[in-house]
Parts: sequence; C-alpha cells; structure tokens
Amino acid sequence: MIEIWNNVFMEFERKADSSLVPLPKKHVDTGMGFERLTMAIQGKYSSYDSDIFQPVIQYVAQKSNIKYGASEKTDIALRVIADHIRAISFTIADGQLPSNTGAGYVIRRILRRSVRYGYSYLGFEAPFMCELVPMLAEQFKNVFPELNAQKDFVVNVIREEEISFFKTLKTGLNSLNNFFDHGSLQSNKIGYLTEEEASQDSAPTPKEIEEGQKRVVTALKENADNYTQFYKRNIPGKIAFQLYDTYGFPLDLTRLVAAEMGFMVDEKGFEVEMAAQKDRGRVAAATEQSDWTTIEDGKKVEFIGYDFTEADARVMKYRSVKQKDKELFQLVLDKTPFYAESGGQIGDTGYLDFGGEKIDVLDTKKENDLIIHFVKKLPAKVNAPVHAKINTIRRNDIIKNHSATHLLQAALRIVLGTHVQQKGSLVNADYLRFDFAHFAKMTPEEIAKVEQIVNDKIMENVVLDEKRNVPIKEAEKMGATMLFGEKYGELVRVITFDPQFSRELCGGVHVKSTGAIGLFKIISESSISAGVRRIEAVTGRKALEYVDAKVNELTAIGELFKGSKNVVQSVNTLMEQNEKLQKENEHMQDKLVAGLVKQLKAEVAQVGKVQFLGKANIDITSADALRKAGIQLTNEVKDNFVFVLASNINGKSIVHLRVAPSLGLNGNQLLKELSPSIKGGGPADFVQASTANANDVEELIGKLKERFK
RNA sequence: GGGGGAUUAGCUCAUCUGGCUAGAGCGCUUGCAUGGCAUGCAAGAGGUGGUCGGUUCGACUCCGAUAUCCUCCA
Repeated sequence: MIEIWNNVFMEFERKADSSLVPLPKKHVDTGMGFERLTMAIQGKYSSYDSDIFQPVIQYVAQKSNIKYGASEKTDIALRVIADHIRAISFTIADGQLPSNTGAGYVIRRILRRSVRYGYSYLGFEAPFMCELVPMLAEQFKNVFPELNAQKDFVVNVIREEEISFFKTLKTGLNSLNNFFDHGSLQSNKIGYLTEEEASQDSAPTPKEIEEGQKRVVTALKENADNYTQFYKRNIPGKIAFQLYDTYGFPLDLTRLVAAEMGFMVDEKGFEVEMAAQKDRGRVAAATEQSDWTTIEDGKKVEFIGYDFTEADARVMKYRSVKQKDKELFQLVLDKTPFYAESGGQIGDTGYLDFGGEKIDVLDTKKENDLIIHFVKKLPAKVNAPVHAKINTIRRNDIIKNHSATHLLQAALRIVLGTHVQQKGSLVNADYLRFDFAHFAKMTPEEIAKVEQIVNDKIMENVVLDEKRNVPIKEAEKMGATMLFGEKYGELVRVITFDPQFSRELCGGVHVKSTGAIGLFKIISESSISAGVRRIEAVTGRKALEYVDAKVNELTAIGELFKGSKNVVQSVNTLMEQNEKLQKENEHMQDKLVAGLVKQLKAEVAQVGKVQFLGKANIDITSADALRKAGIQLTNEVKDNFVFVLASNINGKSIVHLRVAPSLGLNGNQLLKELSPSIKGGGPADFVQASTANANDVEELIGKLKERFK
C-alpha cells in the first residue's frame, strides 16, 4: 500500500476556552508533497527510491562500504542521512545557522540525529555529512541556486557542527566510563541508589545520594564482584538522562555502550526524568492567552513611525497574557508611531495617554500584520481616544545604531570583499551587533580601516534617501543589498546612504543624515560559528562614553607611572620584575626551609620508642613553608617519628603534627584527645591545625612526651 | 524563557567523602645514543586551579554571585 495523499479538512479554530469557531476560509491540506509526487511519477514504491535521494544514498553507502538494502538498520540510517542533509543544507543556505535556541536548534538537532545514525550504524567517526553538500548543490542548482552559491560556506558550517558533536560524544563516553569506574558521573551529583530507592517516584535527597556514594566506595574497596551485583547491572534512568540532558549523549548510544559492558539501561527511569524535564519547561513557558476583545474591526493597522513620534489613535483590540506570576496586556492601535521589533531593530517603548491616564508601553512586537503594544495594565477607558508617544531619546539612540549598521556593512564589503553576507543583526539603544560571513579573524588593521570608513561617512553627513513602495524588481535593478532567504513582499522599502556606498532593503527607522550618528566605535570582533564573525559597536553618546572611559583608564595608569614616556614599556618592565622577584622569593624560602630542616633534624630526640621533636616557636614566615619543612623532615627521618612543629603566623599558632604510619596511631584522634582547644585535622599521619593560644601547643608537646615515655 | 554541566600547564584531560610539595599524555628546552632523520633514554622549564565573595583551623575541591562555553526542554 502506498499513501500518496492524506487529506485534512480545516474547518474550525479552537479558542482558549476550547470552543470551536468556524474559519473564515476553510481549506484542504492534501499532504501530497514534492517527494510523494516524484515517487508516483517515477513509478517507485518509496520516495527514497526516486532520483531525489538515490544519489546521496549511493554515495554514503559506498563511503561506508555498506550496500543499500543490506539490512533494515543500515537502510534506515542511509535514508535518515539522505533526508536530513537536504533539510540542513537548504536551511543553512537560507541564512539560518545551527544554534542552541529557536530555529537554529532544530537544525542542530536534525544534524545530530543523522550524525548519530552514521556513527552507530555506518561506522563513521569523523565528519561525513559535510561531504554531501557539493553533490546536493549540483543536483538542485537550477531550482535552488542559493545552495550552489554558498556551497563552501555551508560545507564549513556543517563540518564544524559535526566536529563539535563528535566532541560531545567523546565527553559523554568519558562520563559513562566514569560511571563504570566510580558509580557516578563526573559531576558527582548522582551517586548510586539501591533498586528500591531508584524506583521511588520522588527524587532522592542529597543525603540518600551521599549514602549511595559511600556504599559504592566501600563495595569497590571490599570486593569487585559485590560492586557489579550492587548495581544490579543496571544503569539508573537518572544517570542515562543526565548523560543525555547535560552532555547531549543520546540514549541509544548509552544503551549500546552499556550492552558492551553487560549493563542494561533503566528506560522507565529515563522516561520519568524526561517527563519531569518537559514539565519544567512547560511550567516556565506556560503562557495563557485570552482571546482578543475586539472594539473596532476591519481597519488595517497603520505604522506612522517613519514620519512621526506621536499620534492620536484608538484601540482596535486587546487581550491579556499570563506567564508565571506576571500578567501583561497587549493592545493593538489603528495607527501607531511605535516600531515593532523586526529586522534586528528592537521595539519601541513609550506611553499611551487615555485622557490623562498614562500607561507605559514596555515593548512593541509584531504578530502577523498586527503591531502589538505590551502594557502592564489596562486603561480604565479602553474605548477612549488615545495619544500614543514613543520614548524619543531611546528611539534616537536606536536609529543611530541602525543606520551605523548599514554603514558598517558597506564598509566591511569594501575592506573584506563582497562575500560579506549578513548572517544576523541586533540593534538596540545600547549597542549594535552585526554577524556576517567571513572566513578569518579580522586583523586590527582591517578593523581600524572599517571604523575609519564609517566615521568618514558620518563626517560627510550623507543625507538619508528613503524610498517606500518600490517594486522588488526595480530595487534589484538599483543594486540594493538583499538577504538570502529573507522573504520580501512585492513592494519594498529602500534605504540609501550615498548610492555609491550603501543601499539596502530595510523596514527599520533611520537617522535623517549620517552626521547624527556622531561617532562610531567597534568594541569587539569575535567568532560565533564556523565562517561567521560578529562585530559589536557603539555610536553617539555610548561611543563617547566608551572612549572617555578608555582615556580615563589610560590617564589613571599614566598617573601611576609619573614621568614615564612609554607606559606600556613601564608596565612590561614591572611585570617582568615582579615575576623575577617571586621566583627569587621562592628560592630563598626553599633555602630557608632546607636550613631549617637540617637544624630541626639535629634536635630530634629519642623519647621512649619514638623519634620525637616538639617545637612551638619556629621562626618561619608562612604556613606553606612550615608544611614543606614538615614534609621534608619526615622524608629525612623516615620512620618511627612524631613531630609537632608550630609557628606564630599572623597572630595564630599554626600547628603541623606528623605521626609515622608504622606506629599505627591516628594523629588526628591524638590531637582531639590531648588538646581539644587546638582546631584542625587531616589524615592519620598528616595533621594541620591552628590555635589562637600559643600555650596550647606547649601543652600538647608536654602531653605527647608524657605519652611516649 | 527554564533546567543540567564545564572552566586546572601551550593543547587534551586527571585529582571521588575539604588536609598528602596539584599530576599524566602530547608539545617545548637541554643532554646522551645513531652518520643524519624518524625514534629511544634521561633531566628540566611551564600553574594567581575563569573572576569576585562566603563557609572552615584549612578550599582546586563545599556554597553564592558573575563571565564565557557546552547541552537538554519550550
């Protein structure tokens, strides 16, 4: 049986109160996609047999030396890889990068899923997915040219992701081995529990965990057989889950490795942990949205923020949104000067004035075609005319950063080349962030050059040329910079600062002329993933503050080196001197200790059966040196010794007590027994302690002498 | 947005109930062996244990904050 389509009839919308409301436009989803269609046309029984997937499948099969059709397991692996590489490559070419949030996380997950199949069933232990990109690019170059155009970039990104995943696999394996050795993961947070304890619903208490760890240690010491028995040859679900959750180590791999060691995985326990994790996420992300209350309908929302900073308007609809203990309200106005977050530019803040009642707007976001104002409370008269006004100081800071971002991109293309593609951008009131495709770290000279070009353009005071409702074809002809994968409408807005310099499609708000930006300063240049660099920069007031802070810092350092012509040189010299002095000091101390040990050794006297030395006031400068002296002394005397070395350091008597292990005495207990007022402890033969009262030490020495006589 | 981790030598990592001169491999320096190299043997240098606080007689180790990175859930 072959399923070619699967019809779904869309009829209702489910409201928050679970009632059903008929949709304005009912439709049918046939589920007959590209792959099913191809399969049908080419007369195959599976879409994987069609020529969409076969080339990739054959390539991977050959590389892994496993024939397609050899076994169900390897076939699945091959199909997963063929399917996923397509999704991954296309999405990356579309401008979405793997990351740990949102859409980027989805890419990372499918990539890892396919790598895992390759690793477990086809024996790949090094990146292989990235090798498939070129043939894919060739295969689809006529229908999806973006992939071919950015082939090298996509290969790089995938390769880096693969490498990093193989790395997490390795750390996961280490942790798992740690479990086999010690009964806990590296983090040491989860010790071993008895079957009974592990099967309980409630999480183990810290005390239970500690107890469990103790049991493992004892079992290990006493008898290795006990140890495995103790585990019931079972990896607790909690451990398996922690591997998965913390180290990204997939369950089926845990299962495989465990089987090799003769262990089973407690899968039920794993499920329980997984459910708990999901619950936590749900609770945290739970937003309860009420349905919209509509006051006025049918009108289109009008954004007037390009030309105005305030407006008289009316509320069209509103609703409440609950998240955790916070409740917010969302308002939609018929026209508004508030810019909704998009294209990297952050949303506006400001206030809405309902006939004297001022309500703060905390943020503005877009949902479909609606511009949504976030407020803490609803106005008393929500039907009343409203005066909307944005925070203009903040808005001015934002638009400086936005326009500067355009100048920056143009400058980067001049300095680095036209391969510089925007990969992400953030513009808020404090700074701007621009991610772009580039293969290497920028040199300080390149950064300086970029900064200089942007500042030159600012000083030129180039006037903004803004064209709205330009047909997309025409914009293309004008040579405007567009983003791969970005969806543009038929009519676009073109922002130009000097036609020879910067022309971009953009929906954001900009300065009237570049002079308003004031000053542009790059704060950092870093890498965010393979082949993608990030520049962070500031403008206007923030740039001045930044420069001021730097200058003040330099001045302050200069003050410390009064008269020095070259401060950097002075600091260097100082550091070198410091290092030298430290070394010298260490050597001196070692010599001092050596001399001291010689002297102490001469004073060791026979008391009863032991070689005894008790000194309360050794002339030494640090507790560390005292400890070293003690260690060296024991190395010299070797056996049958009891030493008490003490010295007054910083008003405290530091006591160092050493008892030869061959005497079979516990120094720790000895100290507690004889001089409880001296606080400290340690292993039986190596006790460190201190007391505020020097007499305690004399007393201890006396008592010890008595004891061994 | 919410969990869980990591941060120790140039690199990869140890240090399992807080005390034991903080270790190993690779790399580096020097010496020896070989005609030379790969290599082998030996000696040595290299650490504010991310940063800032707290608990303790004592913290790389425990607790809290902060930064960066990894990972899972949404």
